[in-house]
Formats: sequence, structure tokens, C-alpha cells
Amino acid sequence: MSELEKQSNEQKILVAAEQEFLTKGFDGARTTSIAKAAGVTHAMLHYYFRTKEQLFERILDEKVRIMSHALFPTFGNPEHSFLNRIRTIISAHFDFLVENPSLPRFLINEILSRPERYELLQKRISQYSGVIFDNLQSEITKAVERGEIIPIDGRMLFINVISLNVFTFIAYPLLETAMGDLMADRERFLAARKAENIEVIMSRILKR
Amino acid sequence: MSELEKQSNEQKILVAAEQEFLTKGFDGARTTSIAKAAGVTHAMLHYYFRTKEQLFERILDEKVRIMSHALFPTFGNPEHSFLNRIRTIISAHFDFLVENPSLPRFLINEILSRPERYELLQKRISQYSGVIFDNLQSEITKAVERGEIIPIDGRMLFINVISLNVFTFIAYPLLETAMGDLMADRERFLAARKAENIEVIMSRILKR
DNA sequence: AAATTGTTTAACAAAATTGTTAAATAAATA
DNA sequence: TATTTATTTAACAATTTTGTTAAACAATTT
Repeated sequence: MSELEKQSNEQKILVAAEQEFLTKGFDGARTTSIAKAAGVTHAMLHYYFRTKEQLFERILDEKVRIMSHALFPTFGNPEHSFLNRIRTIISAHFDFLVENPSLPRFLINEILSRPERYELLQKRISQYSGVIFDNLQSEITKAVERGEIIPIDGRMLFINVISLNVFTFIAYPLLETAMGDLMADRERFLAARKAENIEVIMSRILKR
Repeated sequence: MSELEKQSNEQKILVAAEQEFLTKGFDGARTTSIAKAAGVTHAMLHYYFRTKEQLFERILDEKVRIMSHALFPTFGNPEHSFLNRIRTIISAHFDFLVENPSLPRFLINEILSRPERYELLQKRISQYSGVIFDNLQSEITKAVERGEIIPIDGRMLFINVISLNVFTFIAYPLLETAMGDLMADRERFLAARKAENIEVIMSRILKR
């Protein structure tokens, strides 16, 4: 049996598991259903990953990882204006969500429904967040001194950006039912939403 | 057996079920666990509500109902300025969430994880939303004509408000791990968040 | 009080789901 | 080629969870 085909089986299970866990959550997911979607017997699934829990952790780890990366971006070229760098960050974060639309709901659910999983996030987040927020706040101070923006608590600004960007994707199907025509064309709507989010943040911090 | 005690049993089950379903979701909830928390045998639970599904629907219906009410408020006294009325709406919506902090996560999860439950929302939402948004947009137009605010799509404004208000509660525990001291005092943080959300929306629509 | 109706209990049935094992098969290696 | 190792299959064990039923019990009505 070739290394390629072996990988392919594990890989097929992982791909199917990701799909199942992301859409149905841990409790809703079924190992038999995952195995079926992967085209393997469910005994094989247990052979490769022992338990449902272990398979789930593989997926969750990966998702927490990429989400952490997207959440705490490098703060961009200091040559550019603060406003432009914020604009870029919002845009990049939004684009990331376009590529990973079901990620926020998955993480919020699976982590918040089981406090024992909090530490998984804490490990990844607390190593960044302190430095990041200090950094952000000092950039804000400098931009305020330059007369570019008005003062604001960096953490509040951070929550504002995440709220606006993430909520669109968390509630997308609900918005669809309420908004009708506005969302008829997904791409068009997302582009408009991205522009609106940037506009909201800009007008919040722009010097008036 | 008195009518009071009879009600009390059904009621105890409903209370326990609400707690269980809100925190664990449909899939994570266990009828035995609900029965135990309610202090009744699990056969009694099935006697009163037949199935887990039916018990769940009782809870979900109620939650969709109160959420719809909070989402589409009356638009306030036309004597007052548009800005003040928006301020009041944001504040009231935020206060509602303070009283029902786990509601958004519950509804988003349980409805989005099962497309067959979409129609439950659609029924409640589509009867309001059309009128509400038309109304809102005409109020915006008038306020723009008065020179009070700048033009904006009412639906985008609506999404902005909901995003800012709701996300705080959806992600509260995650924010706690990242924000540390900012959130040490829950009441203080929520007051600051509410003020910030109002500020964000005001600066977005205020005539500059 | 007898009959009817509603409630509760305990035991159990049915189904779903996760997890295990032994034997067959294939691949890699000595 | 013989041996070892890894993979796959099929059958099944164990557990959990939901749902049912019959009989006991209590309350209400006639």
C-alpha cells in the first residue's frame, strides 16, 4: 500500500469530519455519517483516530489555529497612515471570513458549550493578545498626536471591528430571510457589507 | 391533586428544559438530565411532552417570539429627533440582551443547524420586516432632508446595530479570555460597551 | 361510594451510537 | 520468499438515549 493511498484515507476522513463537525457541531455529528461521507467503514475511522473526541480535536485545533492567525494580524507598514492600516486589516479579516464563513459559528459554539475547551483558546490567545493590544494602543496614541484620529480604547475598537465583520457571517441565513432582495446576490451583498464595516469604523475614529 | 401542583410539574420541566437547551443545544441536551434537574422521572417528562422534539419546540417557539419582539421595536415618538430615537432603540435592544444573554447563541445555533427550522423564523420575521424597513427608510429620508443625518441604507444601519449589540453577548466568554482586566467587572464592561455601540452608530450617521 | 379522569412509578423495549476485536488482506522489509 | 507490519473488513459488544406500557395511585365528578 502506497504512502499516498494511506494518506488519502486519513485525509478523506479528516475532510469529511471537518464538513460534518463544522455544520453539525460535535454533538450533532455522527461518526458513521463521517465514515460514510469519507467512503470508509466506520471501524476504519476508529482505527485511525480511536475516538470521536480525538478526531474532533484534530479539527478544532486546526480551526483555532487559523482563526488566531486571522484575528491578530501584523499591524502593517508604519509608513502608511493609521487609517489606511486599519482599513487594510478590516478588509483582510473580512476576506478571511469570506473564505471561512462557517468558522465563527463553529468556534463560538463548540468552545462556549464546553468550558473545558476554553483553555485551548486561552493558550493561543493570551500569548498574543497582551502584546497586540499594547501595540495597538500605542499606535492609536501616536495617530491621535498626529491629529489623524480621535482617542479610543484599542480593545473597544477591536471588538467593534470583529463584531461588524463576524456577525454578518454568523447570522447570514437569518439575515437572508429578513432582507430579501438586498442579499439576492451574495457577492454583491458581501462587498457592500465590507465597505459598510470599513465606513463605520472610519467614521468612528476619524477626526471631525 | 390541585391545579397548582399540576402546573408546577409541567412548569418545572419547562424551566429545566429551557436551561438545558439554552446551554447545550438540542443535540447536547438529554431528556434524562432535564427530568433530573426538574426533579421528576424521565417517564413523566415524556408523559407531559411526548418527545424531546416537542418539548424543544415549546422552548424554541417562546424564544423566537420574544426575540422577534425585541428585534422589531416600535419606532418611538416622532416628536423626538431621529438620532435620539435610534439611541433609545439601541439602548433598549442592548438592555434586552443583558436580560437574555444566551438567547442569540441559542437561536443562531438551533435555527441555523437545521434548515427545516428556518420557516419558524420566516413566519415571524417576514410579517414585520417589510413594513419595518420601509418605515425606517422613510424616517431616514426625512431626517436627511432635515439635515440631521447623512443618507444610509436602513437595512445596513439595522445590521450594524444588531451586529454590535449581539456580538458582545455571543462572544462574551471568548472576549473575557482576551481582554482580561477590561472585563473584570461585568456591569462596568457592559455599560461601556453599550455606550460604545451608541457612539459608533451615532458617528456613522451624524451629519459632519 | 363508584366511576372517571388524570398523574406517577418502575420496569422495560427499541433505536441509535460509539467503540472493540479477530480474522483476512495487502504492503513493506529482512 | 518468509516475516513483520499496517490496513481493512465484518461481526458484534457496550453504552447511551429515547420512548412505551401496565399497573398503582390520587383527585375529581357523578
